[in-house]
Amino acid sequence: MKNKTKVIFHIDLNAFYASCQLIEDPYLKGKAFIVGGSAVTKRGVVLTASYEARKYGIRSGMNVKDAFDLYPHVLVAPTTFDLYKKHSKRFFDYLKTWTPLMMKASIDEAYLDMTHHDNPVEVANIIQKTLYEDFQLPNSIGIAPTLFLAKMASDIKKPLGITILRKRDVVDKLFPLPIDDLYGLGRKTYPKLIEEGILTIGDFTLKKNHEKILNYMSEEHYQSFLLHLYGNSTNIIDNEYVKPKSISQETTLNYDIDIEEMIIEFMEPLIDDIVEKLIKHQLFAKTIGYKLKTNTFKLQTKSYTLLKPTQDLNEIKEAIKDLFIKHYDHTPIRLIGVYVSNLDEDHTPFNLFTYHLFHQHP
DNA sequence: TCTGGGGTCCTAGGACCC
DNA sequence: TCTGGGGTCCTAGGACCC
Repeated sequence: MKNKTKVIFHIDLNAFYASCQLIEDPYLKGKAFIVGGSAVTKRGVVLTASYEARKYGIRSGMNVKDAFDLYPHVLVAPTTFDLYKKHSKRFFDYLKTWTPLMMKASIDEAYLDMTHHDNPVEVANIIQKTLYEDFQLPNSIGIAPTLFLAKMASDIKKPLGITILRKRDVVDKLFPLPIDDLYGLGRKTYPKLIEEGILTIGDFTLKKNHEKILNYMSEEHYQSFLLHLYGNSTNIIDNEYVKPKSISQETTLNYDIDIEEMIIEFMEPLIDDIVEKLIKHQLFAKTIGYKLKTNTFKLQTKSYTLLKPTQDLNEIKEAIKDLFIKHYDHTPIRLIGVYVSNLDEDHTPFNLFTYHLFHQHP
């Protein structure tokens, strides 16, 4: 029996933070503005740029100062994460009215399994129009047989595009794209491939380039890219709630510090937030750790695995403090982060006592 | 180009067990 | 007593994503 080809949507909200700020403040309509950083100090990075700002070459990830150099009149909207979370929730709630087979990919992206709808293209049009007109959230939609291809498809026409990508379209529609458009290939690897003359996704698949590519990634990694590209990757969407695998909080300081007690003080509220989230998700952490970014941008991570998972604030604070005091060498620090991983729903320790409770012999 | 915050996944080496 | 292979867990770090 042949498996029915799946119909997967990838829905991406365009310039999402900017869209949210526009809803709050209609004055920004039609203006070149950015979200992120500060207009006063011109420090920090651009999180999102409005489409008008993009016309001047302003892009997310750019320094705020560079954005001002490109267009001195650019406006700076505040960063209000609670607002983005609110609109994100409305977005996901709306998508769930179409199918329970919805998966969050990030704050502003989702995958939907629409295999069982009679006319997916018509549905895509309705979803796009509703999100744009009723929710004021411009978006682009990719429709394909797998998650990977749907993701690649939604990127082809932005904003407000709908792109259908069948397996048989891959060579025509994906192969001519520049190599850095390949999802999963980042800023460390693609410049090396370009140096080798591998300029497009099509070049990446050529047999004659295989050996060269293996200098920059493993054979398994390469094969998994090919599997994805030819539409042969798996595509399972079970439900919308995905348990986090790790929780972290970090903060960049206003100035570098090298005083042990001060660093510990900065860690405290971060740990408070993490424990709050653990409780919200009903999770218990087995591994705890911290991350430091030094004044020279070097990262240091230390972690410790507890004997049994915990949700207890004081236990986590003590463990992180001990770990930190044991390792810290008084290098000046610009960023402090704390994280928990190895998360577990069940905190019952496995020991001989519980073992005997459940395995009693006559 | 003076550079945020939240995640996921992968790898490599060492400890430890059978 | 020495050797070794396979499996799992832990730690540190790195690539990548939005």
